[in-house]
Amino acid sequence: MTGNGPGGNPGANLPALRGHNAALVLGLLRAAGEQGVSRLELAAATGLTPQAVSKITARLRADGLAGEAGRRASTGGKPRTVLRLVPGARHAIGLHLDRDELTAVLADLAGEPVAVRRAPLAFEAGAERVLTTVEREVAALRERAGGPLVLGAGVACPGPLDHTAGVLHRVTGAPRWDGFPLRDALAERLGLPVVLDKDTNAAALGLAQGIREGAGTGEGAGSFAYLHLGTGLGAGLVLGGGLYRGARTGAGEFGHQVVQLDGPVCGCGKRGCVEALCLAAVARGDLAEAARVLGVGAANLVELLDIDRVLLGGRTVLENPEGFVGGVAQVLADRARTRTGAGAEVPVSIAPGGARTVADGAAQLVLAPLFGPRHPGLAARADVPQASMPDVP
Amino acid sequence: MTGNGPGGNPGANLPALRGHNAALVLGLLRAAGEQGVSRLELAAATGLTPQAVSKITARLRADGLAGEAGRRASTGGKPRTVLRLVPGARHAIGLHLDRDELTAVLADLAGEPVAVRRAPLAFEAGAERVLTTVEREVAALRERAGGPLVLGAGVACPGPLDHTAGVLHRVTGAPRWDGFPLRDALAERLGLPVVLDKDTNAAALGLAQGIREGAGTGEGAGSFAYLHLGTGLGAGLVLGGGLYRGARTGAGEFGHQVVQLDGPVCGCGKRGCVEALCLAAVARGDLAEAARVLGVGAANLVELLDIDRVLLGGRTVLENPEGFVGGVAQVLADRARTRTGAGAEVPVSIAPGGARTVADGAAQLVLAPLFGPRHPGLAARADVPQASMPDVP
DNA sequence: CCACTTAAGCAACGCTGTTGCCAAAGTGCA
DNA sequence: TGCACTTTGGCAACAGCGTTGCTTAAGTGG
Repeated sequence: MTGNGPGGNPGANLPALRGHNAALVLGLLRAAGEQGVSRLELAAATGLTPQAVSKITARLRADGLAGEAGRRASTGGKPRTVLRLVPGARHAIGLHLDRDELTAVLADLAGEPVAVRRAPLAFEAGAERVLTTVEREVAALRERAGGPLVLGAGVACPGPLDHTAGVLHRVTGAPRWDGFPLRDALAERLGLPVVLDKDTNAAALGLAQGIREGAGTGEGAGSFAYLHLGTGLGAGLVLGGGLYRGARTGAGEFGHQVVQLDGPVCGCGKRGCVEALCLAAVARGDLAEAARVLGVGAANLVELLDIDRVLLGGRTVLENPEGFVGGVAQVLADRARTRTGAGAEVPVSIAPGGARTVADGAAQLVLAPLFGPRHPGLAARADVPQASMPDVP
Repeated sequence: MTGNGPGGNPGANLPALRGHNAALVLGLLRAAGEQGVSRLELAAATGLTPQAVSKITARLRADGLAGEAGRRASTGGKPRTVLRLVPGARHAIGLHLDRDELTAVLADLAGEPVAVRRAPLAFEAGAERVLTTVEREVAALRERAGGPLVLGAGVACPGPLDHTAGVLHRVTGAPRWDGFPLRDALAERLGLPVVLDKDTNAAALGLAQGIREGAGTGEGAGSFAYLHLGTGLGAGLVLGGGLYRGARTGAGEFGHQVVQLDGPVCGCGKRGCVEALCLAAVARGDLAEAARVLGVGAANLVELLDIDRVLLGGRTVLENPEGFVGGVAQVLADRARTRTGAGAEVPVSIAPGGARTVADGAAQLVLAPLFGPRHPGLAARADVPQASMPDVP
């Protein structure tokens, strides 16, 4: 807690203003990538004065976070100076604690992994051994990478867990972790700020950054769902450009959506869950049916949340990527034809990054707050219905 | 568009800062209701200095939006002065354009309707007659209520439509409205700013305010779903305290969630939609089954989005409220038992407000931006993981 | 070579919340 | 009744934000 009321929305002062704009500019610099942006383009994108952008970028350059990199072609006057993010200025650690393996990455500001380590892990063996392994791998990572300024470590685990409190709940197959304050324990061991989240959420966060890059700066990056089909079925939701966790980090529990009333019993006790139907189809080798079931679940989600695209991942999917992408896309296309809206196709694809998707995303748990606008409220919303409200006359 | 980049997130300057804090304080004043809040309590809730709160409230008082109202009991020193919102300082108009009826309310800042009018409406008859009727009713409302400062009009219609552009799409049964720029047309006729949204969204927004009141200031009001079962089935989603619309105002399309693979054909062309199953059960008099189907859909939603509560409304529900509330609650309770999380019960209740829910909510389309942190998309923060990032060291 | 155009920075400014201090308005004990 | 103490809330000075007005830098084109 920062000190203000119980979860209350904080008021903003000058430092908050400064931080907001700095993060905004930093985010645009990141989105620009290798290509860079000029000051005037930043001014146009933020709505700030060129002079304000000059001041902000001067501070970022002084901190080593940004640098000048060549100039554009002249359009009749002084050519624009191109600014670029300096990716190596800071780093973050991403940790993926899976059931049998630990993946640890050291990522730069651009999210690119500069060092990766893998180690076997007995997750169900309990805290002490896991913490020791993590500590050793992180130390190796920091040493091998020289000694770059590390901002913190993001940790991705199988759910359920509480992101806000940093506490694990009863992970399936690893009951003894229930209630363990993993975030604080790790923060003490590593001497770094730590952020804990579900593996699917971390993956979605990492993918959000990639997609934002791909699609340009456009429109706050929109919304997508990352569906992960491995030994279970889960989802990570990015809504309106931001990861949606829900109040108790419970959002994205996609596996036990019921898509068949009174269907076969699922391990969770209910009937007709997507996960049960999907995995059963996989088990009997009927991948087409598995993809169709997954597609129906995805279509429900797309329609309910007005989502822009669907990304698939997880071991089971990766064993037959074309089959799943095709099957899910088929269902979505069928439903898009009948939709009342513009009927825009919702693209389906395999989540890039392969086996490292989650670890890369875990690093983003630390990096993401540096970029996008902290203070969601400070920025006048993107809608502004009509000529904006007349300033409380 | 405000002038900055294409949908880009705007930078913040001093006026934005001022507006943010003013809205924040105004929101807390509204939440306090009749009871009022002291300056120091506002300072604690916002994290601002008492002196800053004094300045902000002084401005609000000068604008007539807030006023002093008595004092608290002393705790050994000077007693605190209680501040209250002045509800009558401004007003907003809420319009519910239903298929056969127009409901128009004039609401004060607290959202309380101070005047209500109803008129028959032939929605499918097309724009000209509808606009004329609306203009007449609004004029009557403004005249009868004296001449209070009216901020604008919120308009709630059956979907689908585009909230951002203010344009209707192909409303079922009223094809000739497709593409009509209702917001701008009404804005010109009425000489007021106009905001357009789906009826379910307006209802959810209005209910969000009521719930926020009920639950105290707690936690940004959390999340809930409003399920509307009338001639169709739709939903309004409030996530993280803010109404979630999706990029194309398509969020909340709940009726055509598939809950029975290869179930009976629905009017939309798909099979096994909740709406079809639910309405079919209603038609054959099996209300228990209708409630159960609705409950399964609600449970999917609760689990996927980590929602705090479910509110039911709409004509069909209101004909048998206890039956639906009980049936839905039953399904949710069954599933809560098997849930891995804390298993907190998700309460189910009838949405208060009865037939005026949507019109009241429509007024909130105008009022909501004045209060509390505007929610751009979702930007779900409220986390700030650990000691907050060390300020980009 | 010079007029013109465009980019970027310096200086002064208005306005924000903050800090330091003091007046106002109570309680409680002598 | 009087005085010490506590708490609230405003006044004044201040640091720092983006903005405005203007100047300097760095190109193009005739």
